[in-house]
Amino acid sequence: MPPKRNYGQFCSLARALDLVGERWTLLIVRDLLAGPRRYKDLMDGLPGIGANLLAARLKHLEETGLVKRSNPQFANKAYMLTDTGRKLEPALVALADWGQFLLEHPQGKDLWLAQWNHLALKARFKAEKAAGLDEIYAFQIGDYAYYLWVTNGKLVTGEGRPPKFQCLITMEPEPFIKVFVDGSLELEEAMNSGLLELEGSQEAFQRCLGLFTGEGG
Amino acid sequence: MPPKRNYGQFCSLARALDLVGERWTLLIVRDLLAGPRRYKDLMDGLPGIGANLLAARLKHLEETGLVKRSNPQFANKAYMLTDTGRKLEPALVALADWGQFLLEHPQGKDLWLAQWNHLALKARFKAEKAAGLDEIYAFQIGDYAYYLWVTNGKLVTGEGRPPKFQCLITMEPEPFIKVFVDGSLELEEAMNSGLLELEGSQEAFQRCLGLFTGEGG
DNA sequence: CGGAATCCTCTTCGATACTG
DNA sequence: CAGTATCGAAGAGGATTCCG
Repeated sequence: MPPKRNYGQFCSLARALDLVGERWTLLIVRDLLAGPRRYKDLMDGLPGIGANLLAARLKHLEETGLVKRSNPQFANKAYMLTDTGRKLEPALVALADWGQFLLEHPQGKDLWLAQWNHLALKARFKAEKAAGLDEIYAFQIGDYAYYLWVTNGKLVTGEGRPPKFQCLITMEPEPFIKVFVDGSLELEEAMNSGLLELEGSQEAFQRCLGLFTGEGG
Repeated sequence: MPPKRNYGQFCSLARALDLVGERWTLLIVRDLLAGPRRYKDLMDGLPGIGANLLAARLKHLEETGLVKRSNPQFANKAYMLTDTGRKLEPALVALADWGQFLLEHPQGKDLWLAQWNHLALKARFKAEKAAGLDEIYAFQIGDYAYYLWVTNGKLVTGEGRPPKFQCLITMEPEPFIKVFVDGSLELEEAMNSGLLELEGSQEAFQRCLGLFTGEGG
């Protein structure tokens, strides 16, 4: 094994990039921030990575203590972040926040996964609008379920269906993208045509929308 | 010119990394956050980059609107960040903050430049301790002068000697590293032995130190 | 079938040499 | 000083194969 390439600078940014600055690495962390993932799950969300590279990255992340394998007692073995790895979230949110202006409207043929909303929504979350709120908003986008829990002016997100919620939004990915991502479909229209199914409190849904810049999600 | 490699994902983090995720790019941005820099300055602060790569990165950053060349009317032509580029600062600070645990004490033979303090100090700044303060702390580390301006609970940094200041710390890089970076020399001892020269208010200097985690800088 | 190791080709990097 | 040119070395990407 060749001596890993590094910047040789006594600077915490350079050190951080020595660890997670290689191609794909931060995207792997992004996907693991949404929850534990198996090798195959990661492959599916990272088209083009190549099996060897993903394996190498995971091994490196494991060796450096950012990723661990879930306890075999649980269902399928999977990769998940350690506490150290999870602490990267603010940095990823900051980068995602910066990168929002690069999301041009015509989506082209890029991949889009509902699980990326965890990061995208944290980047767009307006904490000052959440004061005093304590609500849970559930989403079902295609077969991917997640929820937003707003409490203490903070946004916590999770996967799956929460035990209780103020409202539940059910949509297929295509209309979701059109309404909340590229804005090519009006929210009103989606609701009228049944592409957006809302269960629970209409007012909670409106409050949810208000927590993010333009629209919500 | 081959079509630039990109992740092909509709995700603002992936888009951000398409732009600034390549090797060296964020370190170039870091150095430009401290102030305008000429080609040579950047080369000196990025040992190992190779002239062609630096040229390629700068060209790319210029094309994508993160970097511009300073107006020729000023002294030497230099590279500097655009507004878009400067907005990367919070993301770099967040990454640098995360990376602090990687700064082991024995510094080895890594490069260290005083200008990296701009980022390092922003990463370590404790905003809650700055409430009500409005002070300027000047530093002269070797031949590099910079200052910290704490106002409105925020930390603003700049290069050069500020027109006024509450205190001025003068040190050579080696003792500075020992005292403030790797902790191998006690602050008291440095002051007593004249390695740290303090001009102005001793109390202001103590307040300055209090604004950062362990020690100050 | 999920999780990799292997092979091979292509691109990028890094170091040095060279030019305006 | 500010880059361009060149070339060997390292890394990335894709397919295939192996292992459990």
